[in-house]
This record gives sequence, C-alpha cells and structure tokens, in this order.
Amino acid sequence: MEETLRITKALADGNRLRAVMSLVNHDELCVCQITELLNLATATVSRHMSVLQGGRLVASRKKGRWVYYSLSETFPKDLLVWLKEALADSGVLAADREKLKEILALDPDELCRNQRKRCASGPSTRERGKK
Amino acid sequence: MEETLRITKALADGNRLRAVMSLVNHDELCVCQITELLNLATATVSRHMSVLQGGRLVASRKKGRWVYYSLSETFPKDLLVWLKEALADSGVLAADREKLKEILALDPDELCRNQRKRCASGPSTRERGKK
DNA sequence: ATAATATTTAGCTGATTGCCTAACTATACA
DNA sequence: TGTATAGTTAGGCAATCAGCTAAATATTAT
Repeated sequence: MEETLRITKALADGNRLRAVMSLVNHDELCVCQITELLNLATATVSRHMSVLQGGRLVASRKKGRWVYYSLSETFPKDLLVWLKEALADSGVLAADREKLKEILALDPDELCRNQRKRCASGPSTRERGKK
Repeated sequence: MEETLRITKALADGNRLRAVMSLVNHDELCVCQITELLNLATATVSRHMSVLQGGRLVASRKKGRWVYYSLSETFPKDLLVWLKEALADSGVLAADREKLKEILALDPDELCRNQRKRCASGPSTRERGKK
C-alpha cells in the first residue's frame, strides 16, 4: 500500500498535477522550464519533482548542468488514462499548454538568466502560498 | 482541476484507501463497521467518509439510525482498475478482508454496543496518530 | 584553480490535515 | 414525551506539507 500511497499523495497537489500533465505533452522538460510554468521558486519545483519521482511517476536525466524530467515508463497506464480524461476540459491546463509554447520558444539559457534576474530584483511578484 | 484534486486528495490517505477498497468487495458497509475495521474514533471515520463523498467516490444511504456507504456510480472506472491492480498484493488489505469477515458475522447492533463500551472504559487502546 | 550557473538540500514558517473528545442532530423505542 | 442510540459537526492539538531563502553540490567556462 505504501507504493500506492506515494502515488496518490504525489498527485494530490495542484502544482504537481500541472507538472505531470505538462510532461504528458512534452517528452522532456528541464527544471527551469517547469519553474517558469508554475511560477514558483526553483527549489520548490525541485522538491515537487522529487516527490513525483518518489512515486516513480517521472524520471530524470542529467545533461550537463540541466536536469530533464519526463514521464516515467512505470507510470501506471490506467491511472494515466483516467487523468487525461478527467483533466481534458481543465482551463488551467489549457492555459499551461499555451504558456509552454512560449516557454519552449525561448532559449533555455535565456530562460534561466531571466529567472535569476527576477529573483535578484526586489520582492517577488509570485503569489505566495494562498488558498 | 478542482474535481480531480478532490479525488486524488481523497485517495491520499491510508485509512481512506482501506475504506474504499473494503467497499469494492462489499456492496454496503455502515459507519460502525468501517469504524471497527479501521479502529478509529467514529467521528474520524465519519469525516473520512465525507471527504470520499466530496470526491464523489462513495455514496451514502440512510436507513433508520444507520448510514450505509457504498462505492459511487461515479467512481472513475479507469481509476478503480488501477487501484485494484496496484493494491492486489497489499498485506494490509488482505488482513482487512479477513477482519471484515468477522465484522460481518456479528450483529450490527452488538457491534455498535461494543464500540460504545470500549469508548466508555478507560483510555483507548487505539494506536494514536503515529506514522 | 576560479568563477559562474543549474539544481538539490537544509532550515524555517504558515497552512492544512488527521486524530481525538465533546456537543449536536436525527431516528427509534419505552 | 423522554431516553437511548448512530452519526455528524465543532473545536483543539500535533504532525505533515507547500512555500520561501540560504547554503551546498555538480558541472561548465575562463
């Protein structure tokens, strides 16, 4: 049951769900790209991805300084079928798909550079843990 | 996404998973039976069942003083297929099935009576929120 | 080697959650 | 009508968790 619970717990968070569903459409995404999408601190995203990896829902591949995440081969098939169907009409995910287009259009180097700049300059514009 | 999250959150707890899986094998179970199985306070079980109901995973039917819970018609099919497979080898659930046999062999009235007696007499023998 | 950079880990804080007991509600029975 | 009973709701406490910043790690570039 432990293994199953690691999976349900991993999926019991909106940001992790968004990350997973982004990987459904894009073979690989690096941490800075997911960070840009979710608009969270890099460390937070890293933590989220490690929770997903703990449930064996995603896998990571290191390439130079970048770490690319992808949907894991071990992602339970039926679970994924349900997720896709359940979230087919999600407005949030539709918006994410659009935003991802923009993100992927950028050079990853520049993306990271911008993120650092943003962190450096003044208090963040990120929405802090509300809800 | 809200609806989907309600479901994943509902399943992200060991006791709720056990309750759901018990309902997979038994058309209906009343609160006191689930309480006996999980060995929790009645109020806690009631809370758990309402979380599951919030995700439309279970339905309730009131009969006299008893409330019977059952798996909901709206329980996503693929999700259930995954759960059954993922938990097929669970030792905890195997033990639960055995214990449920005993519980169902008892008269519900007597079951409830015993539970009250247990609550009345001294500090509980229940394992308190560890993990 | 040194500096820069992408990610992870550590440590902190406020919000959420699971558990309990106690109080309340609803139903049945005397 | 009053009392017992099955379950829910409310309130409180400790544990877990998502978020942040800062420090540590690993890799590339100078």
